Amino acid sequence: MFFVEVILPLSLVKPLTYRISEAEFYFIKKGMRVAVPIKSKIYTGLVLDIHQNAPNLYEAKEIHQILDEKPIATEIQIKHWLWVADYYMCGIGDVYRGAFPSGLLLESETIISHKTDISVNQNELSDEEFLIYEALQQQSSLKVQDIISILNKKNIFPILQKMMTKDIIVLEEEIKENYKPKLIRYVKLHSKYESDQGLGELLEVLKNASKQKEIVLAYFQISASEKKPITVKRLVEVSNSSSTIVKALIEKEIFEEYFLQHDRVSFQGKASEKQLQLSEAQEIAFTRIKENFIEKEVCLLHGVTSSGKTEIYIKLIEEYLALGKQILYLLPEIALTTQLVSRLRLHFGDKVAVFHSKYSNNERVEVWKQTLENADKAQIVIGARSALFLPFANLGLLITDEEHEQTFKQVDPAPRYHARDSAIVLANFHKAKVLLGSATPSIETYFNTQTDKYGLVSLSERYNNVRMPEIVLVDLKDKHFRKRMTGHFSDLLIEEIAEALSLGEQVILFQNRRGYSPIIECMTCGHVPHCQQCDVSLTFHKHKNQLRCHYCGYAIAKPTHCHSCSSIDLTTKGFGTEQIEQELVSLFPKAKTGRMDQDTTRGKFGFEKIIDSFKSREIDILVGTQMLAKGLDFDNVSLVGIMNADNMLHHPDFRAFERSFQMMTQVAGRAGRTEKQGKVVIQTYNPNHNTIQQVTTHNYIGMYKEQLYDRQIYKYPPYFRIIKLTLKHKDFDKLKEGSMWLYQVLSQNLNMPVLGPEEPAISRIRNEYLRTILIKIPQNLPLGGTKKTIQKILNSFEAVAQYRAIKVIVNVDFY
DNA sequence: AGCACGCCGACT
DNA sequence: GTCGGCGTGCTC
Repeated sequence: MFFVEVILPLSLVKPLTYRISEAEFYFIKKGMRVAVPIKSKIYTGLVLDIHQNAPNLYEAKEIHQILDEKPIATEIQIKHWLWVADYYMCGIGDVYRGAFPSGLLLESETIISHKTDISVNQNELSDEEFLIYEALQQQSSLKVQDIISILNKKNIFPILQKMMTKDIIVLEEEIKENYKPKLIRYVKLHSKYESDQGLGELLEVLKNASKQKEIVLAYFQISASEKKPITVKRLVEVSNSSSTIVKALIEKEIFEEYFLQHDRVSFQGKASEKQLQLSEAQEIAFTRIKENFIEKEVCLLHGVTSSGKTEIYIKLIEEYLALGKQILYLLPEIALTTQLVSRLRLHFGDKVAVFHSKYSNNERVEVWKQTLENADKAQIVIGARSALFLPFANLGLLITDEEHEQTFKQVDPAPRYHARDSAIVLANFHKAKVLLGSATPSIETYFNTQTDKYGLVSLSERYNNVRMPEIVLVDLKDKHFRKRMTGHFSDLLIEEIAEALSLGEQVILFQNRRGYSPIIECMTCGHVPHCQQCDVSLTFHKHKNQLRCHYCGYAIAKPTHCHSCSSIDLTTKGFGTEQIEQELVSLFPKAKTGRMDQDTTRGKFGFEKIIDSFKSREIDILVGTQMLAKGLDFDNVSLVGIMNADNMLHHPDFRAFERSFQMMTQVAGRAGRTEKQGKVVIQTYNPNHNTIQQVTTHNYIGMYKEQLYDRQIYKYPPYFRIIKLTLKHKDFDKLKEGSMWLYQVLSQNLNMPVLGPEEPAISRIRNEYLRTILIKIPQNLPLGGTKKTIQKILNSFEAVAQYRAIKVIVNVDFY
C-alpha cells in the first residue's frame, strides 16, 4: 500500500492522505501537483510527503491523476510554508492558497450529460426536469451554470439528484488547465514560392490584387531589414493594411501561419553599459554591509531619506548576480514597483522579473516557472510580500526595502505573516543574506541591531550633499485664536505655497485621512449618520455625493435633512484630501492640483498616471494620504505641508508615535531633492509633543530610545511578543460570554499577561460584534510552547458547543 | 472553499 | 402541510 500526503487550498490544518499505485509511488516526488477527489469534487493538491503508512481511521481515496512531470515547488519552499503555518498559527492550506498562483490550480467543473441508451417517459418528469431533459436533447452536455440559467434558480442539485436516481443523467467532473501560454501569430511565405521562380509566379498571381500585393511587398521589406520571424501584427502595421487581407493570403496558400509561445512578462530594451558610480559615503556603506555579511545573516541599512540606498542595493545585486545567485527584492507597495523596475532594468536588462497580486494569473505562472528553473529572466525578482513564496532555486540575497512599513504584515486573510520576518527565515533556509533598508527603521529591527543580532550600517548624509529639509512648526491653536486660518490652511502655509509656486516649484500636501472625506453632522441635534451593520460613522464622498461605510461598503445618497430631527442644517466635520483640494482651488485658482488617495489611484495604472503627471509638472500641488510617504522620488518639490499632525498621534495603538514619526519623516523627505534645501511645514495643535520635536530635529535615535523605554514599561515588542485573538459573532451576549470564558482559561493557563476581553474601538463590522484578547509573551518564555498551549485552549474552546459558532482569528505579532 | 445536512419562516 | 432560507460541519 502506497500513500501521499497532500495539501489542498482549503483552510485545513493538516494535509489529507490519498492512496497511490506502486508505479505512482516510484514516480511521485514532493512538490508535484496531483488532482485529488474530495467530496465528489476534484481539487489540485500539492504532494507534501510520500509513505507507506496506511491511515487506520478511514480508508484513503485514490488520487485522480498526477499533474506534473517534475516538482513544481521546491523542498525549501515547502519547508518555509510549513514554518509560516506553524509560526503564524494557521493551516498549511491557507499558506498554499496564498502562495500558489491560481493559474496553477486546476479547476474541476461538473458536467451533466444524459444517458443515451435509456428511453424516458416524458410524462413522469416534472417541469424542471423536463426543461433539463429537453436542453440535453439539443446539447450533449451541460454545465452547472447552464442549468442555473435554464431553470433560473440557484439550488439545482436536488433536481439533478432526482434525475440521477431516475437514471436519466450522469454527472462527470472535468478538469481543465487554467494556464494558457500566450501564442503569437507569425506568417512566412509558403514553401512553394521560396525559389526565385516561385517569386515570379507569385507576382503574377497577385497582379490584380493590389492590396494583397502591398502586403507581400511589405513582407519582403521587413524580412530583408530585420532577419527575424514576422508577426501578423507587425506585417499589418508596416503595410498599413488589415488582418483580413493577411487572412485571405493565408487561405490562398501564399502565406503560412504558425504560432510561437511568448512570455507575457518581458522587457524590451538593453542594460546600459554605464557603470554606477557610488559616492564616497555610499561606497563606505557598501563595504560595511559586506563586512557585516561575513558574520551576520541580516544587516540593516539605516539611510536618511534621499541618501541613495537604491544605488547600494544595485551594487550589491551586481555582486550576487556575479555569483550566479537569485535575488529577491521586496517592496511594501505594488505601486512602487514600476519606478523601481525601470531603474533596475537600466542596469540588469531583462534579468528582472516582477511578481505581485495585480499581475494576471497567466503572468504569475510564468514568473513562477522562471524562478523555479532559475531562468535568466528571473535572476532578480521584485515583488510585494507574496513574492516571498516563489520557488527560488538558488536564492542568495533578499532585500526588504522600506523595512518599517506595516503593509509587510498581512492582516486578512490567513496566513497573517510578516514578510520581513518570514524573509529572514527563508534566507536562513537558503543560507542567503538579508538586507533591510529604511530611513526610519522599525523599533524592533533597530533593537535587533543594538543587541547585535543584526548588523547596522548608517548613511547619515543625503546624496549629492543635499541638505536635510528645514522643518517649521505651526501652532494651530494659536493660529485659530488669532484668526490666521483660512479653512485648514494657516497664513504661513499659504505664504510658503505661494512662494514655491511663484518660483515654479512643486508642493506636496499631506493629510492622513486614508483618502476618506469628512463625516456629516446635524447642526441642530448633533446626529451623525452611522452604518447599520458596523459601529462606525459614515464618511462623505463628494464626487459621488454619497455617504459610505469604510468597513462594509454600505452606501446611501447624501441626505438632504437629518434622519433624526429632520433639520436641513447639516455640516461636514473633520477633513480629508478631497476637501483640502477644494480649498486649494479657491486659495490658488491658477495652480493645477492633483489628488492621490485610494479613490483616485484605483485601477491598474491609476497610481502611475498621477505620479507621471506630477513628475512631468502638469500638477503644481499634489494632495495625498500616506501613499506619499512611500519612497517616491520627485526632483522639483521644495515644499511639503503636513495639514494636521495630531490625528496620527492620537491613535489608540502602542505604535502610534513610532508610526507618526515614520510617516512625517518620510513625507518630509520628499522635499528638497535638488540643490536647494527643502522646507516642511507641519501644522499641529501640539507643537511641543516629543514625537513632533523629534521629527523636527531629525532625531531618530531620540525617538527610538523614548519608544523603547515605553515598550519595556508597557510590555510591548520587542520585549514582549504579542498575539491578538479576535472573536466574532452576531450575538452580542454570546460573544461576551464566550470571550470571557476564553480569557479566563487563557490567563489561568498562561504565566504571562493576558489582556481583555476588550471591545475594540469599532465594535461591530458587517453585523458581527467583536472582542479582542491580547497575549503578551515575555522574551524569556518559549514561544513555540506557548503557542501550543494557546492552540490547545482554542481547541477546547471549540469543543464547547455553545461557543463553537464564535469565530476566533489568531494574529501572531500583530501590527 | 464547496456542499450536504438539519432546523425554522412564508406560501399553496 | 411543503419549499427553501441559512447556520453548521466535514472533507482523506
